[in-house]
Amino acid sequence: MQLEAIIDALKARGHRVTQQRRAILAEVMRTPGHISVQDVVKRLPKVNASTVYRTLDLLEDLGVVAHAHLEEGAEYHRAESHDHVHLVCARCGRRDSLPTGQIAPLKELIARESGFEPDFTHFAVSGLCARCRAAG
Amino acid sequence: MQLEAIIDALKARGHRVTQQRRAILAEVMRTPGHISVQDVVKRLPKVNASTVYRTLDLLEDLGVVAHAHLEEGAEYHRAESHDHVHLVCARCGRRDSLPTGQIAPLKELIARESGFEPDFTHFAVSGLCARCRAAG
DNA sequence: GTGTATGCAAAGCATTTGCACCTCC
DNA sequence: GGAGGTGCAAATGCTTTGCATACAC
Repeated sequence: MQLEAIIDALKARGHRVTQQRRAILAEVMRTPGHISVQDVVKRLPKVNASTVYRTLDLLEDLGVVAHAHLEEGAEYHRAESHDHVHLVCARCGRRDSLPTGQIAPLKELIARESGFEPDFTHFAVSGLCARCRAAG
Repeated sequence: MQLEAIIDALKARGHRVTQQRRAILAEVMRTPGHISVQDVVKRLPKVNASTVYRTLDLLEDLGVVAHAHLEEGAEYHRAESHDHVHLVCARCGRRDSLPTGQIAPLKELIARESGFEPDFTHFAVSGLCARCRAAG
């Protein structure tokens, strides 16, 4: 969804489009990866922290942004860039990502076998990166 | 590892075996699933919270317990019961588990495609449980 | 104008830390 | 007896909340 479309959606639902909401929204949308609440607070010193919390909650309710759980806690991202699995190295902390397309067949297999339809994007996946694996 | 073996391991590394450590250890070991720090604090009212934090850190360093990330935050479990994936329904919150064996093919696929060796036990896996999926 | 959103300050929690005292070895 | 562990209280940091004010519509 484009920024203007989101703003229209806000209006359509009776929400107001304030400078703070524009700023927070723009910040999340321009971030390629993930951004924590505290990151937003730091990048927008003029916006109060409680406004950041309230706005991200609102945007998540609207389906515009989503959060994922990484080792350090929750981080937000554009809802539409929700199509990759986050890999975090347990040893060195290196982060990598994997398009969900590459594991789609297995997702379906798991759904068929267990009845549970997994979404591997909401929680990160821990493990060992290639480098640490090679290092033993 | 059995309780007595763990106590020996503590002693072997020069750590002391106190009543508090015995109590905290017993609490985690007797818990079939996961237990949060706050759960331990509530179940052992005579042990100070800071001792619980310090002891769980120590036991994790020793490899006796491990923590996993669920929607609500970190939870501890016996290190040896580390062989199942935690499934959490994003809609109803229902928890289920899956032996790691059932997703071994996924682990291998990811390792092959990305070089990253995933451990699906450290973070939960979100998704839709069979019931919520049926409900649409 | 009016009702929603924001800022501010305070409260609420979980977690960490410093230090005096205790206790396990 | 002495190092290591614990309890306590305070500090820290993140998040939430209540309320008066500001401002989008």
